[in-house]
Amino acid sequence: MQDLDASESDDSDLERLIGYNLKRAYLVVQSDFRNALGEDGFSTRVFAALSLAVTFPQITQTALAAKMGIERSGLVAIVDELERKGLLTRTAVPTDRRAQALVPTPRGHEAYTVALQKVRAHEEFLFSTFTPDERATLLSLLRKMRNR
Amino acid sequence: MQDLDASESDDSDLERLIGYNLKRAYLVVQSDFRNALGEDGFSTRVFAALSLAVTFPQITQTALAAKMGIERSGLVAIVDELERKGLLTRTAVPTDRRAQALVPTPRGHEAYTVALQKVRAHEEFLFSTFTPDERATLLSLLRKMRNR
DNA sequence: AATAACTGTTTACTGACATAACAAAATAGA
DNA sequence: TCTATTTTGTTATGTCAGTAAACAGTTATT
Repeated sequence: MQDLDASESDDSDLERLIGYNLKRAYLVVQSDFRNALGEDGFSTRVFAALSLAVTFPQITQTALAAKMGIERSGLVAIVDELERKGLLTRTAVPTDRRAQALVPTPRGHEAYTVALQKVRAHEEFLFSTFTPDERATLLSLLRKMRNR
Repeated sequence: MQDLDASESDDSDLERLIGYNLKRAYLVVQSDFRNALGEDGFSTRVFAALSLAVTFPQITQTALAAKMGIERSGLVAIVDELERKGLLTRTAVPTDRRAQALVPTPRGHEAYTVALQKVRAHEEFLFSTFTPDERATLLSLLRKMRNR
């Protein structure tokens, strides 16, 4: 029961477009990510936010949104979820009463460590047929794309 | 006014994950695609459907959905749009009265040709800093990912 | 002092899907 | 053949990830 796709090696215009293949590849990763993190796990964007909050403690919401490449308004629900789960807190910034600094709680650090292991295992699984060289090449080409 | 991203070369956990970079790269492509096809242009999925309908004339909706990797129900709106624009027709299949064969109209062929040129120009622009080798490598690595 | 800009937030919207249920039609099994 | 199962296209409903516009409170500019 292979060949779910029926598109294995069809050589259409579409299959020759990088953009289309990128989208399809992204959907594979996205789906496996959810699968790997399980029922009560993080979505990719919540994981990303937690990761950056841990890496850049006291980061402000505006700065975090910029790093993630989303609008500030979109970040609100993400931070709400992390705060509701007790993984970080919005804390006042002494020098700017408008801003909220995001500070991971101890539980947030723990949860992040666990999640990161799962994510790494998921990528390890997903790229198990890739050589280290292939992985590095893919990573650098994707990075290159991101700089417009 | 560069450095919109503020994440140029920050070496966080996140930036080392292929999945995250894939997502960000995908968003860049998606955004430029819309931009390139203009106001009244196709979305990526409608373009994909038209492309496959042109490449595989008389393809059935179920087969097309399978090729695109989406559910049949999701294809309905896409085909509706293409039919409304007069670019293809749902035509009866003599051998199976349940099925609808998708047949591009002459206008559909023209519109596809035009759109394909735009899409190719968009990819050419997007990957203008990539060598032919890099493009081929990226394409084949993405293809490899798609096979689980 | 007045104006402009910025922060986090809410609300409303969009796009791109999935799931479940359905009628009509086709196929398989007894 | 008759029945049961499967398949096709469709609708209705929901979800998820995001944007855009407007807002109050705060800070910066001039």
